[in-house]
Amino acid sequence: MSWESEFRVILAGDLLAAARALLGVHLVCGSMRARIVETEAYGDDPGSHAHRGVTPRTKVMFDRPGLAYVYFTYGAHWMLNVTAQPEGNPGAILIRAAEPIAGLEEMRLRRLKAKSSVELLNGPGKLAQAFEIDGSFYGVDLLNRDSILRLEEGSKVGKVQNGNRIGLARGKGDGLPWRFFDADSLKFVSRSTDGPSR
DNA sequence: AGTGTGATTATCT
DNA sequence: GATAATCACACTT
Repeated sequence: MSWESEFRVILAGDLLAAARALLGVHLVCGSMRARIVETEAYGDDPGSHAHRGVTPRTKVMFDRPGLAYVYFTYGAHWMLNVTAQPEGNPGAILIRAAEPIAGLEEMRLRRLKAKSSVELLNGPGKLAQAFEIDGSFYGVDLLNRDSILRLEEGSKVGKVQNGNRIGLARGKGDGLPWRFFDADSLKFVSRSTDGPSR
């Protein structure tokens, strides 16, 4: 059984376990490769786009696990999520930050504001910009080796920390500790009000 | 090192 | 018409 098939089973299982399992996994596109170090889980809770049911934007959240859920927000930023939960149940894991491994030159082409390699991918909007991810990636199967953007087996994560999800309005899903990050890669994790002090 | 704010548009009410 | 799973920059301490 391939790693891809096994990972899709993990994504179909417990939502928070899926968010933890994505830590350490590699995100690959062309010559670019990065190791995921921060994720957030969204299911059917008040902070999730799926909370109000199926819409044209959220329909992929109800599709099978392992697909790309990409959306645009704040009039400026694209966000990359990996769908989770079995088909029919809503779920997505937001990829918030990653450690660049290869193709840093290509990432820098679009991340001109990054003053160091740390700033290439340490935030969901930055990561999408570096990988040139936009709406055209909506629904791409990230567990298909022929896809332009895909997930590949990565390295184990030693210690996983968690905290509250970031950027949600009060009473709209804040307070749920559904954010996970690699405690040994804090320097590549996005800045936050809730996260590690630096 | 911390706080505050403008940018800018797809999506839904 | 309001809101947003953010970022970058200005300004204060």
